[in-house]
Amino acid sequence: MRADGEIERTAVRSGPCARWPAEQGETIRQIVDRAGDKWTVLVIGTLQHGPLRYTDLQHAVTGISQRMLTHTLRQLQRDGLVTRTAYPEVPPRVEYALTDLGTTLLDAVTALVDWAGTHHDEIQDHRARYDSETTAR
Amino acid sequence: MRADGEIERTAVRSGPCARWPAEQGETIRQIVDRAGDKWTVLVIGTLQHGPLRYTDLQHAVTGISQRMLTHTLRQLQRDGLVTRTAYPEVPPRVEYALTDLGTTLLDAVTALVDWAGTHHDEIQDHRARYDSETTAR
DNA sequence: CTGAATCCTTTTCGATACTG
DNA sequence: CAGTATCGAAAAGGATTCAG
Repeated sequence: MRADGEIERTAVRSGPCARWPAEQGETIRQIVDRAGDKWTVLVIGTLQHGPLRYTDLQHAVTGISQRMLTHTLRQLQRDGLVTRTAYPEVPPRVEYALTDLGTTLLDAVTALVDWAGTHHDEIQDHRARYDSETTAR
Repeated sequence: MRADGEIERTAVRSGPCARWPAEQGETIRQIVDRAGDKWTVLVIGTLQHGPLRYTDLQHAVTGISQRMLTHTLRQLQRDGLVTRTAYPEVPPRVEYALTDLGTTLLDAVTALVDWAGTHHDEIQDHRARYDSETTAR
């Protein structure tokens, strides 16, 4: 391989992985990151059953803070994954719903969750063995 | 943090998404988080072409630090997604390779990356519109 | 070469308080 | 009801140094 005493320090910021996502690299990474985000997954997972209003979402997604719910919804809205509909009523009412695009993302994410569920035991087993090998002895 | 000693545990049973993470919840979330992790995705993506040694990985995954490469590899190894093979040679040589389990995860993640690639333009469009609507002020 | 350990900066996120 | 604004704790992550 490299026997020529020359070290390529280039390391240009051509993107973390030149041979994989390649093309639109940066944006792809952002999207994948978002798809793997805890709150994103839980929010769109909750919305799959139909539109919900802000407070209902907050109650359904146990443990989420107002700050994170708002932030997550803004991101999803910006990417066109959910819609925000405000009704000009006396007690304010705002409903969030998955878009078609959001639904397709949900499918992909669900596949990942299913994978996790399928191999849950196997992974737990590996972890237990790894931990016992490194901790004990 | 809370002095009242009551910390919300993932008691999802009462929410509308009872059919989702629910059961093994905690572990599932960890696994999905890992699958969405930037470095995890890049590392297993790089390993799909075959085993690589530490330094080669570091060069292939442009921008990763030693600290993160080591950390990521340990996690993957612990979960049984990659194997670590050390050869007792004078210049130490260590090779990392995807396991069968790791390959199946790669498939799921690749699906996600493909989704991102497919809808890249659409998302960019949504973002641009959203940003212009909020910037206009 | 393959890491482990340390330091230190950046980012993330929960808690809290306030508004239309 | 549906948020926004701010603060501090905590985690993530990069750079650097040392070791087997």
